[in-house]
Amino acid sequence: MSKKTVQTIEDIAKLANVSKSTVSRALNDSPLIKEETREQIKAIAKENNFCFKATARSLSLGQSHTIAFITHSYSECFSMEDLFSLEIMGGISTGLTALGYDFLVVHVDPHKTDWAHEYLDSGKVDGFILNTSSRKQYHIKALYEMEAPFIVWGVPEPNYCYPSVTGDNISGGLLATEHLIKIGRQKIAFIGGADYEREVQQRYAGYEKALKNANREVNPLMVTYGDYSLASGNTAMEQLLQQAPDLDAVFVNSDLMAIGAINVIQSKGKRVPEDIAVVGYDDLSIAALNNLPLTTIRQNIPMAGRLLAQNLVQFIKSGVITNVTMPVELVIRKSA
Amino acid sequence: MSKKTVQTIEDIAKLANVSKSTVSRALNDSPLIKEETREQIKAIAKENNFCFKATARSLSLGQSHTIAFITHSYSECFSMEDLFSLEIMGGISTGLTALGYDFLVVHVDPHKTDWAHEYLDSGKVDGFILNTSSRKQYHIKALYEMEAPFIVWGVPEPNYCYPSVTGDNISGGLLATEHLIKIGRQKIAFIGGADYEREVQQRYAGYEKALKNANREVNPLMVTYGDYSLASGNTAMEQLLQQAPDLDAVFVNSDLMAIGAINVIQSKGKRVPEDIAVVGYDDLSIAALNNLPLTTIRQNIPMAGRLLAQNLVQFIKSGVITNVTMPVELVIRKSA
DNA sequence: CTGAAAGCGCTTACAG
DNA sequence: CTGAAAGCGCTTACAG
Repeated sequence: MSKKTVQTIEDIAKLANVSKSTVSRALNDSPLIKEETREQIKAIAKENNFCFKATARSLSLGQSHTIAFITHSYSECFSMEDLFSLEIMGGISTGLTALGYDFLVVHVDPHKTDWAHEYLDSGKVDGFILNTSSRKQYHIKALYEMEAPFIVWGVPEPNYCYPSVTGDNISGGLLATEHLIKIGRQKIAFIGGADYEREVQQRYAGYEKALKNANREVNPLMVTYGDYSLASGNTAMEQLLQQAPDLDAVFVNSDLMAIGAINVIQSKGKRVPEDIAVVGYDDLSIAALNNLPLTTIRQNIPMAGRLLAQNLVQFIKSGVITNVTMPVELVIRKSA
Repeated sequence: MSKKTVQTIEDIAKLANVSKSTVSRALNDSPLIKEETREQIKAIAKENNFCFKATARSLSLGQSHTIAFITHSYSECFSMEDLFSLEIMGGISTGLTALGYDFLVVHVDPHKTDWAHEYLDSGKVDGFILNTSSRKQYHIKALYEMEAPFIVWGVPEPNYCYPSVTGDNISGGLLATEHLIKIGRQKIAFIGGADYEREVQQRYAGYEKALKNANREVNPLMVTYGDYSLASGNTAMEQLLQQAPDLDAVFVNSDLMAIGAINVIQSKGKRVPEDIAVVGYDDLSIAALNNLPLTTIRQNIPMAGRLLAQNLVQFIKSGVITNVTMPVELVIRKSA
């Protein structure tokens, strides 16, 4: 804390020759205060670089104006596997700042939920943003039961009602697969995220639909699942190559898995896209920067972040529950 | 906030038939309280899932127990270019959590410093962690003048005294260059971060020393600078290839620039490492996962993050200023 | 060892 | 339109 002499509302009350009630009201733009006095008080505050004590304000108002972003890293530490989280954090931070909220990042043990009580009951935060996580359903249920304000990135669970933001996964699956069909591929495989995730089921539905539309059938040997990580892309691709050595395309549910898949394909002496075309998902920054730039389904991640911020704050303030589905788009680069 | 009936210290005071002073002391492990009463009170607190209101506590104690991580993204949003920030955030978060501090991420306009007053005077945070940034010197000076508690990742400015954590950049430059010499390279180029950065000057000093030790001279045409970003690695490598077409190795000051450099080299039809060997810096997660796994200088980023957290908190609590230089190590993979 | 009371710096219902 | 006062939930010097 700097050694300024005017630190509190009371200090500036003295300077302005009014009560601190009046200062509080003026600085908070209360319509009760006469325009003139308000301007005068604001001028004094500005001149002295005055700044409310957030902590006193929070105590009095019963809200912290801060939101927690709940995350647990894939490995022990943050790494490239968390690039999606990083990118969405950028959007969330932007959105929150614009609304006057602060952005707390909370690393949790995914198998617990006591962090929710801790952060909410202590008044440290007003709500939570749930990101992609293998334990998302578990977290959602816990937060829902305790009536904690939260919003989630992902398709909402049926029979629950809470705010959410998600991409249009069906269209994503459709666009990716249609593109592969359009460029003449005959044997199109699918590498999903975890098969119990609704997002993944929807992308699969899009994949299936595109094939149906082209009068084709899904070959179960060409369908496999990972967990979005690069390593799981390796594994899945190896499995696929074993089960269906003649495949000539694969639609992969994340850019990271796509990069893993490409590495495996190339290590087997096959070429991308000539022998096997690969379409990723997300359009993380790495997709364009990759050695072989990825054709992928773009999710507008910065906007997703901003919407998560805005809609959670709206929910906290007004109780309005918003579920948004964002459009996705096909970005054609080199891998397909 | 859940609808529990016991929310405050006063609630549990009633249950325990003591005053709230006693409850406060017991829960804070004051030696004043009799063991027996303390245990009893703690039991009741636990049973009722009690949790201090952080906001009241902060107001009373005059400290927030939260630290701000100051960041500004390279582009408008977070992207792969911020991978270093992401990885160090993991360590910081871990360190802070262990100390009972919260982790606020603050995106700032790098050309301003008013965020410092805002966050400090409002009591939102107790201190700042300054990450790599093109405006770091400017930020440091501003924080230093206002006597704000902060710690920085990087070599401390001369004539200032504040806590810091940095890697051993001289050894880094030395190890990288010695390795390139050892594998028989004759014309070893250098791609630095910004040339006004002390880190970069030290890495250059290591580079120069290794060459001197081998009885070689630095060729100024083989030295160029970027800003750590992938794109700047492209540019720098192109320049180098123009100025010194016969170079057979390059020591690059970041993994991201190294990846850019490799892309350029390969696009010119040359091979890595056969024609040109490339050593990166940092050992970000992408170094190992890259299509062509990077030989690089590892900085222990998770530990750096933890030390930043610990030493800043120590400084806040006790005024002790710690400057640590962390060892680096050469990691040999495929690119050199 | 324990309690009553003042204080941290705001907000806001209640008077005027 | 403005002020005095109570209250938000803690901590801690002061008494006992």
